Amino acid sequence: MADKVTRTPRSRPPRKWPSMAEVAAHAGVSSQTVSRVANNHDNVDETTRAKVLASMQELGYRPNAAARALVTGKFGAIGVVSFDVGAHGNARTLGAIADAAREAGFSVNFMGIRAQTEAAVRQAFQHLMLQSVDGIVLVESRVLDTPSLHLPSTMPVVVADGDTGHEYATVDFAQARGTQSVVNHLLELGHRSVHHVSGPPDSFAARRRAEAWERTLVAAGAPVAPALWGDWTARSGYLAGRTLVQIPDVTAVFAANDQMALGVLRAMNEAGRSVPDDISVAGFDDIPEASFFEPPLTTVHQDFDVVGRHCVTLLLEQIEHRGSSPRRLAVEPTLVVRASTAPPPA
Amino acid sequence: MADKVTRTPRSRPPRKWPSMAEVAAHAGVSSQTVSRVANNHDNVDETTRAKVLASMQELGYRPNAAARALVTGKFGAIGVVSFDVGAHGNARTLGAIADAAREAGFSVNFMGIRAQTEAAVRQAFQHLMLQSVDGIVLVESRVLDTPSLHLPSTMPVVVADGDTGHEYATVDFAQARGTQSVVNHLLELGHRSVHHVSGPPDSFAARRRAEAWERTLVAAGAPVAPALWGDWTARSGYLAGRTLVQIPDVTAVFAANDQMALGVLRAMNEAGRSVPDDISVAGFDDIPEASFFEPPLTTVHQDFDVVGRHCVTLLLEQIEHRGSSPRRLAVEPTLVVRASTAPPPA
DNA sequence: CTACGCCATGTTTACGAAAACATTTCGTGA
DNA sequence: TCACGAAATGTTTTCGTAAACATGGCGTAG
Repeated sequence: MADKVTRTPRSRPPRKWPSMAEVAAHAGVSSQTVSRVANNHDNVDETTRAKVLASMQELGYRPNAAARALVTGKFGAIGVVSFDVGAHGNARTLGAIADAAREAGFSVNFMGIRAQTEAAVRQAFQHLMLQSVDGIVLVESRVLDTPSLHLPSTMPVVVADGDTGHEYATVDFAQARGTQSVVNHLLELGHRSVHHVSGPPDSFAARRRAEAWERTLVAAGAPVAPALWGDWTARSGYLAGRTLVQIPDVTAVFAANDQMALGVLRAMNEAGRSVPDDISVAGFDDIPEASFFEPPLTTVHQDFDVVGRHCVTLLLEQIEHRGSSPRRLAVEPTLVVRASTAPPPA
Repeated sequence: MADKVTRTPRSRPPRKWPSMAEVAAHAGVSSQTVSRVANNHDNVDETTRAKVLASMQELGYRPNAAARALVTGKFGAIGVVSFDVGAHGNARTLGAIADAAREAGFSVNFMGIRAQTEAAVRQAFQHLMLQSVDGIVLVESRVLDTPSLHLPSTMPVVVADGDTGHEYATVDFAQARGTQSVVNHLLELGHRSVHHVSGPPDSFAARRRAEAWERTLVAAGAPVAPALWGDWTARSGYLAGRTLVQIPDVTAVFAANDQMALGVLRAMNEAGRSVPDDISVAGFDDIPEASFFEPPLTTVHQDFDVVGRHCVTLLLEQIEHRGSSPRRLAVEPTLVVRASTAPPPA
C-alpha cells in the first residue's frame, strides 16, 4: 500500500514473546521436548524437565494460544451468550460459569444480547464461533425458535434457564416446583386466590412461572385472574402494583422476580395498603437484598452458582465426547418465608 | 497412551469447516484472493469478489480465528478482569464493555475474581494473556499495588473504578465530586454532620468516597464521626444501621452504595426511626431499584454504560498505537434527590 | 552376551491464514 | 507502437505449536 522504496520491514511488534524454539535453544533441547514439558507429558526426564522449566522461567515463556488452537483444534474457551447482565440472576449465572470454567482450565468468551431478536442471537452465536470457542452456553434465551439458530451439529450447546423444546442440553430451575411452593404457601395462609405479576412473555422462565402459577391455582380450585405482564424491572412491578390496588379482593400477589415484587411493595405503600396485613406479596429469585426490603420479602431461593457450574459440567461432557446425548439438569429452588406474607385480613 | 495397534488415525473432527484453500479451489482462484475478499481488501475485481463470496456462502466458510491470530499477532479480543459480577455496578460495566467491544469487532474474554488477593489478580491476568487478548480492562481493582502485576509493557491495560496511582489508563467516576454533592446536599438541608457507611477498605472506590466524605465535612466545618466499614452488601449496611441507631445525634447517613443504604433503611425501620423525618439516608450508584425503596432513595447516579464504553475506547487507543501515553477519563455522576432525605427533626 | 523393547529425545510435517514477494493484464501517454 | 505503471491475481513463506514419525541409549530376558 505504501511506496516500496521505504521497504516497510513488516510491522512486527518490537518485543515479541519468546517461542518454544527460543526456549529450546536456550535449554539445549529440541522444541518438541519443550512442548512436552509445557503440556506436562510424563515421558520427559526429570533433569531435562527442570532444565526446560528453568529456561521457560528465565525467558518468560508463555505458550501461544493461537498456535496451540490451530494445531489442536481446541480453543480452551467456552462462549456465553446472555441477555441483560444487569439482571441479577444472569450476572450471577455468568459469574458462576466463569468460575467453573476457569477451574476446568477454560476461559469464557462473553457476548451480551441487547436486542431480543432471533437475529441478534444468531449473530452472537456466529461471532462466537468466529472467535473460536469449544462450546456455547445460552443464558435466559428469549428466542422462540432456538433450533433455528443453524448451529453446526458439532458445536456443543447448553441452554440455561431457557426453552426446553429442543435437542440441546439444558440446565434450569424447577420453575414449576418453585412457583408451586409459593402459590401454595399463599393459599395455605388462607388467600382465596393469588394474583400474578409475570416477567416478559418472550422469556421462557417467565412463561413457565406463569403457567405453573395458573396450574397451581387451578389444581387448588382457586379462581385465576389474568396475569399482569412486567419486564423484570422494579418499575414494571410498580406499575402492575398500581393496577392491582384498584382491583377489589386482591389479597395476595406473586411477582415473578424480586425486583418486580419490590415495585409492588412500593405501589402498595403509596396506596396506603399494608404488607402483609392488607396484602401479601411474594417474589422469586431471593436476591441478596430481598431480606432487607420493607417488609423482608417472602420469595423462592435460586442457587445461581449451582446452575452456572452445571452448565459448565454439561458443556464439558459434550466437548469431551462429542457423541454423547445431551443431558438435562434441574436445580431445586426453595421457598424462603419472610415477613411479606401473612393470612388475608379477616 | 493407548496401545498403538489400534492406529488411532489422529482424532480429527469428522466434519471440519472448509478452509480458505477449499473455498479457493471451489471458486477457481488462489487462496490469497479468498483472503483478500475475507478481509475486504479493495484490490479485488468485483466479479471475482462475487464469485468468491458465493463459494464462501455455499461451503459455509468461517475464517479460523486461531490461524488468523497466529499470523497477524492480533486476537480481536479484550480481556476483562472483574471482581464480583453479582455487584450491580460491575455487571453493568461488564455489559457495557461487551457491547462496545462487539461494536468494535472485538470479543470479550471474561475472568472473574473471587479471592481479593493480589495473587488471584495476577493469576487472572496471566491466564488472560495465555488466552491471548489484545488488551485488558481491570474492573474495581482492590489490589493495593497494581503496578506489581508484572504485566509486559506491551500489554495495553485500562483500569476502571480502581487505583489511580500508576501509569495505566483509567476510567472512573469523579467519586469525589459525586460524594461532595450528596454530603453537601445533606448539610444544606441543615444537618450538623453526616455519618458514613463505607465500602470495604480494600476497594479504591470505597476509599475515595470515604476520603471525599471526610474532606467535604471538614471543608464545611462539620464534625466528622468515624466511618463504619461495610462490604457493599445490604447485610453489612443493615449491621451498620443497627450500630448507628445507638449513636445519639445521628440525623444523616451517607452509604457508599445503594445496597448498603437499603440495609440502613431496614435497620432504621426496625428501630422505629422514620426516614427521612428522623434520619436522612443517601446512597450511591442509583441502581434501578433505588426509586422503589421505602422511601425512594436519594443517591448519586452513575452511568456505568458510559464507563464501559470509555474503557473500550481507551483500550483500543492503546492497541492501535502502542506508543500512545495512556489517558484518564472521569465520568461525572449526578445527584438524584428522592424522598429519603429531608431537613433534620427540629 | 546379545537382541529386543521401552524410554527419552530429536526431526518432520500439518494446521489455516495473511504478509511479502512475484507475475500477468491492461490502459495510457510519449 | 511501445514502454510504463497500476490493478488484479498468483506463489512462497511465516507464524508457534503439537502430532506423527524417527532415532539412539540402556536395561533386561533369553
